[in-house]
Amino acid sequence: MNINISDEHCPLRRTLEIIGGKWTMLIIFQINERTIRYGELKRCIVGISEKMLISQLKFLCDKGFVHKKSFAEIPPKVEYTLTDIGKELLPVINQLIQFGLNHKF
Amino acid sequence: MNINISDEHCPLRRTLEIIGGKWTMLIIFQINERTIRYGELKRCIVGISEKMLISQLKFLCDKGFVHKKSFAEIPPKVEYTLTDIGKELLPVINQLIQFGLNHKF
DNA sequence: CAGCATCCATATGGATACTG
DNA sequence: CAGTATCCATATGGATGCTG
Repeated sequence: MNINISDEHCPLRRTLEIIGGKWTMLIIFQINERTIRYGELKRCIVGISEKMLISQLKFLCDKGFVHKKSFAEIPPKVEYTLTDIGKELLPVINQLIQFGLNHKF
Repeated sequence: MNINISDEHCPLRRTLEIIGGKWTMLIIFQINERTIRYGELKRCIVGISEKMLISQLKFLCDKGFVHKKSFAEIPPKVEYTLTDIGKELLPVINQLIQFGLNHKF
């Protein structure tokens, strides 16, 4: 593979910008194939602050990896799902997990 | 795959700590299968500062992904190579590149 | 040549209180 | 319930100068 690392917009750097974040991959992996509400998501990802969860979700929505559906109800209800592109990240994440399982670093 | 995201030391979080950095994967990919000197490495990875390159190399050596060989010469000469574990990251990186190539996000 | 030390700007991210 | 807003601590990272 002949990739020019110098280029700030090379595919590797662009992908790393997505997966590099501390939380994005955890969020994607947690949503996975299901539909999940904001509150449950927050409970699942122990350690994340509200600010981070919201901002990362917004980031992922903007990038087209996550789809957000709001219901006009009181109390509010918001559901998150992965888009088709988002789902394509799942095998990548699984490879990362596999690597982590194989090595004690 | 049944991974507990809550655990700070789950395989996914651990792997993300490695690849999450802005530079680590670029360095690994740049070293690749060859032996490369510090200076050339620095020239290859446009945009990285000396401080970052040194600290990230140290990090990767500590983690066992990179091997460093210093020569007792004047002027100094230091060669970096990937360890076997480090080389196992190459397919992961290639998948990241592939993902970047496939999607315009 | 390789790499350390220092200073400093900015980014990241946590805690808390508040709102529709 | 699902966010926003604000304040603040720390981490990240760049520039520069120096050294064996």
